[in-house]
Amino acid sequence: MKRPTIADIARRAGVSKGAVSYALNGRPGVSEETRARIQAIAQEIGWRPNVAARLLTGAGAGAIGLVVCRPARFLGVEPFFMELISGIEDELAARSCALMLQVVAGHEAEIAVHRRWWGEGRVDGVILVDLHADDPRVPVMERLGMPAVVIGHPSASGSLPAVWSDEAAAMREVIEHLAALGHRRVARVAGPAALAHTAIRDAAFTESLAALGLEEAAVPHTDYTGEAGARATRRLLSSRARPTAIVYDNDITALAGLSVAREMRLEVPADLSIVAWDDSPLCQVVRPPLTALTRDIPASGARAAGLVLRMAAGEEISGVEDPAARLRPRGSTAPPPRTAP
Amino acid sequence: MKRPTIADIARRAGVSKGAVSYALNGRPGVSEETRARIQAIAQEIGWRPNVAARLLTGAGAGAIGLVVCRPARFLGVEPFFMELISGIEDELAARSCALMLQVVAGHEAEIAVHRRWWGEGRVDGVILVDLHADDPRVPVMERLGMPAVVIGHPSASGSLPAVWSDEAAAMREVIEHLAALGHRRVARVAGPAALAHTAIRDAAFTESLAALGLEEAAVPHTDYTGEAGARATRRLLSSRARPTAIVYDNDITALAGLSVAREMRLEVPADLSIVAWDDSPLCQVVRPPLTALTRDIPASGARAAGLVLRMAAGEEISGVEDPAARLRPRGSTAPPPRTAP
DNA sequence: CGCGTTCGATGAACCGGGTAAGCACGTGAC
DNA sequence: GTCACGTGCTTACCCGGTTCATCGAACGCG
Repeated sequence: MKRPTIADIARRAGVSKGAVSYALNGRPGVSEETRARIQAIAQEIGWRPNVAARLLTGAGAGAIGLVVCRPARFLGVEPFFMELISGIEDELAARSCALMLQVVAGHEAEIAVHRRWWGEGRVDGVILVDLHADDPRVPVMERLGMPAVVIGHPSASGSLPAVWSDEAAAMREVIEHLAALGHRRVARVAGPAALAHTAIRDAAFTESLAALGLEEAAVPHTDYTGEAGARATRRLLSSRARPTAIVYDNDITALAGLSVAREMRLEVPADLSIVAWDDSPLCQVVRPPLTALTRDIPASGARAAGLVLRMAAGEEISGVEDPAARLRPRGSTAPPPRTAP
Repeated sequence: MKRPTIADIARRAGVSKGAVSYALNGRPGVSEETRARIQAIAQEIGWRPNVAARLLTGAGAGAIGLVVCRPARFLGVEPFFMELISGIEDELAARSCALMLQVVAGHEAEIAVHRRWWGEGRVDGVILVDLHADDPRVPVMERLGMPAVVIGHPSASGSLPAVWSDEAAAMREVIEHLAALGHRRVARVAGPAALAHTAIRDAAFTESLAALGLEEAAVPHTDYTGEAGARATRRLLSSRARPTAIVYDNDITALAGLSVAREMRLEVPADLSIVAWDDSPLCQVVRPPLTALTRDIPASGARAAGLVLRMAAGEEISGVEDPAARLRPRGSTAPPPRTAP
């Protein structure tokens, strides 16, 4: 049950190991006839190059890494990651590259994983997600000289190339949509304040409100969970100056918000409009279907994976801007009630 | 920026490579003093054993594989996989083992991936999920002599060890719950018919109905998507003999069913009771919260990962039965309407 | 015919660790 | 004084694939 090696092939073909290597790698140095014979034997005995041996001689690891740093129980409901992963896979599969995945609890643990992977030669590079302001991972990557691509805004990625989309523009589109419907009091239920893109959206939200002359509004931050989203929504809807529209940072908090509205006997969209940031099948399955910001997450993942590989190959890489998320209006947004509360 | 090797350590410590190897692996052959000195140097220059070199000498790959074979766009909304993965990680992280993940489109592609991984020595073993009846992957694993653990019922796993739970018992619990509430016409919206566990649930469903003297009911199969779940629900609720309760095979179809009921002006749970198979934050975030079958998916993943590692170490392994899923009654189940439709 | 060139193939070194065998030295017993 | 035995370390080779220097044979050409 031992795996066949090139030595086995060489013996059967009556040539040297070197000749087999040349033949199987399509390099000159053997006659076409010998090459064909060797390839036939390799095929027959089911030979595969041993990655370890290949890696030892200086080739890449043939794998890139992704460390996900959110608590496990929040991960499941976030379609984002699975979509991202499937996009990365698409790109990697084409080059028969592998993805190493690890779920950790915090930044220190994540950095330890990167150090280990890089030190052990397990990965050729990594993709970083969920960047914080002054993210400690960035300088570590820079110091290690480890190929790394950030999915997130370049303002937080230091010298690392970033794959990003214009979140401020997307936010503007949302607020303009709501303003056009007649809303004047718009609130926002945000993600964790520590995330760089939360801060960007926060700023864009405030600016957009000001630009359109809407009222300033509270922006409670959550940990992206349904419970937190429900709590934030309940508080917003109980306040004296109740908003007529709420923009959520992800689909699960938006869903929770929808439920809370129903609990409080508010009709969506008649009494309250709801917008979810990431679109997903969830948004379409509930009633009313949620107006959401759609973006092609798998495409971003694929792009990032491609960049990492090119970076690992020694190319000089600069970031890529993806198209901004686009608003997909559905049943959860409508003009505010006549008698504003 | 080159990674340090034991040769570097040996040079700095003024000893041979062999001594360094002994010292760092805690094997006898060096004095405690030398060992301490060598370990200090290794620590200082940030040495890590190169996996490739280690692998070459016959050690394991230090990684196990998981191939997921569902279309990417359905994956995101299935909390199941992320929970499973995080459970696997828990077990692997303790042994600083890695997880290789690949998403593929079909069984042939999956088998090709396993062949490649095994042939290249990339993984020590794999975990198989979503078994079909007469699954083609099982004989391949057996033939390759590749350590593999199945998450699913042993009836489909051939000679491979399985991590499974008693789905029939869980189904009985659901039906008994509904029967106790007074339901007589219970339907079921199932997953793909090809999956082994769908067949098991189908059979258990029919048997449980018969055992409790309930009416026979239709069991439409879906691909686990919200759209399919909505379609199936719409048909069930439009039929002459409308069911007063529906059991769904996953949370996303259950959610879709809830929305359809609302569309058709049926109150949940007053007019229709709903049970979801897998519990997830989704079930708790909607109104009414969904009665669901809870099981500890991360624990199953961890158990499977542990078995694979022990199998890879040469141990003789037999399967493990997890506790059956338990019913968690919430607001979506209640007695049927007095005037049964 | 002799010489240089090209082709096809070989042998050996190399990558970074692991490990069996061997060797020098010190200790203790007789 | 010698022999046996540990201890502590070195030497050398292994793993499987890549690569470079080399080499013999065939070939072309003057």
